[in-house]
Amino acid sequence: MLKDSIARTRRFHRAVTTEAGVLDASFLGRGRPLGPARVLNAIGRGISDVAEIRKYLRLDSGLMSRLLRGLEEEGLITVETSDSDGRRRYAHFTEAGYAEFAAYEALSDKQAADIIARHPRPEILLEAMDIVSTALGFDRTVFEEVSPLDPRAIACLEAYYSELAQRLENGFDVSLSADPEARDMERPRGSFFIALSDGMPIGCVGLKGTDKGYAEIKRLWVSPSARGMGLARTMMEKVEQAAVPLGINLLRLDTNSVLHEAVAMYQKLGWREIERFNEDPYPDFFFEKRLQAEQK
Amino acid sequence: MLKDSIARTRRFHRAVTTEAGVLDASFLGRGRPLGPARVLNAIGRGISDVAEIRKYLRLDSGLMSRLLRGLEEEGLITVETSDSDGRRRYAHFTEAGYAEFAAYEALSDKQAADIIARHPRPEILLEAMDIVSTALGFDRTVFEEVSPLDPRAIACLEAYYSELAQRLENGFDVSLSADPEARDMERPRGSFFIALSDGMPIGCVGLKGTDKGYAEIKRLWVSPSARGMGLARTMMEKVEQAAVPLGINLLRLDTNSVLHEAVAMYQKLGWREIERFNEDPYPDFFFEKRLQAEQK
DNA sequence: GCTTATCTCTGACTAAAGTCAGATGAAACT
DNA sequence: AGTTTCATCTGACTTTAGTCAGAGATAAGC
Repeated sequence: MLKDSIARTRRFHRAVTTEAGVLDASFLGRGRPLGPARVLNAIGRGISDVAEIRKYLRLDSGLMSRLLRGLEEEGLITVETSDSDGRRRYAHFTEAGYAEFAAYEALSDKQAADIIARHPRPEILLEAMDIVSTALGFDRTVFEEVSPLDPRAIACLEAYYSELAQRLENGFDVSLSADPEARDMERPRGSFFIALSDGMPIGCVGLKGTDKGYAEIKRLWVSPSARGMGLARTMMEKVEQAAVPLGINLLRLDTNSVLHEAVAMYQKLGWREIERFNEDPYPDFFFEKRLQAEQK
Repeated sequence: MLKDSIARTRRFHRAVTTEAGVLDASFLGRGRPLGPARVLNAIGRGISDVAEIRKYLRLDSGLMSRLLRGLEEEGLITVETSDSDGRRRYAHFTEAGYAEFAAYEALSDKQAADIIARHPRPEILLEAMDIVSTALGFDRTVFEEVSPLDPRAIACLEAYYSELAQRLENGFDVSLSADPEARDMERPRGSFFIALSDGMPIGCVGLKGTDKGYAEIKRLWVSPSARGMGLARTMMEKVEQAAVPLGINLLRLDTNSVLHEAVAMYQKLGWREIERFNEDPYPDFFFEKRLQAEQK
């Protein structure tokens, strides 16, 4: 079993590094050496602080300096000294720089599109790639507190709704459920978190403030590609921690018994089953948890 | 949708190329530059013809020559001229070379094991990596005619049996079914094919000769990670083509209606439903196909 | 105000990778 | 036999990547 998993992983590595030849093509496809192409890419990704670029690309300061000079001479970037700190410098695209970066982006996009186009059933492949990306970058998962109206939050919520619609016996229609007002899930009344893996939203959870002496956990969702990695647990901890400074010391949530994994997790995390506390048609399982000031 | 699939694919690329830094570590982990390490690896993978190595690694002849000299001086390889063609040369490991290659292998294995170990549910990740590897290397899928007793054939057959056991209502027990004798699926009576993707068996199919005026297609199986790519169809064509030179012009097969995809495919490929022609307890659906000498 | 730390830049390197034009010897073709 | 083609090898390059020491300017700490 272990032997087999090593062979499979190494086969995967061979597959993606063979394919990485194609990836290199997108970096080298414009007749520029790898070094300057990488710097251009870093700037295009929004990193303009030279020290940051250097750290991101792990480049020596001397090499970095020369690469910047080269790009400047090509007329692709301008480098200027920071106002607040005369030692630091910032790189920005010129018009030509933007165009050049866009050309690299187009190459990368084309290459990605080609891979997808070759596959007779792209959805299978995309799902698998998501699982791999999320797994490989899992320690780099970032949590961000955002408004529930943030487009990335909305993407999560839509996935959540459509999944509920599939799993609940009677389907799911948001308008019939008590859709929390956005402002109930924003400071100071509540809070809303998304989990991002390399920029892609892979999970969300909301803390909905009420005037009834408790707050509710709502909209806990983890992308299928990220399941089984304990993300839901982390998000629950995150949101419980966020509740304390808001002066909340009692949490409630409702769920449906169809969602076994969720029910099992709540119990494991110290939630206590209680009586129905709302008239929402979808949930049939209700939980409560008292928060100590000293949360871990 | 298309837009999204590009973003997801590019995220995947970033994830694996970040991870490829780790991969490089296995190539560079023994204090040898990338060039010679790659050559050593190519030889270890069984490529000894110098021209082949050169093609595989896309190296200039001059550079190649120097890399070989370097490895020779290190005492890791010997290079000798071919007996049959005095221009060609072949590289082989010395004792020390084998040991050095094994050390690289150990590094790669360790790295693969680390990736798996980090994941809380490796089977999910492995399955996803298989799908990606198979998809990326699909045009390099190789078909090989082997004995059904070949270990790779047996691996396929075992997967096939365990899947039948899961999908058939009454389970599946090979001993109750008419398990074809190996020699019925070997030349000259029949034939057996496996599909290999980068060395990993991802599908099989058998042609079982009988003395009843027809041959049977048996054991058609495609790995879950390779489904949806039309591999079953290719394998059917393969085995039908193989039947003609064996003097077979009538093919039969049995299957179970639970396996909808298979049934649909047989119909699409011109198979005609017929009456039950055996007493096997598992199948409930029977097909026949007449072969023309002029198969496409 | 002095010292120390930080950031960038320059010059002088080295190592590695890759290119190119023959030279050499062997096979294949006519 | 003579010509062409082929695979490898050698020498003489260039380009790219990376390293290191120190200079110059600025910021932060005491």
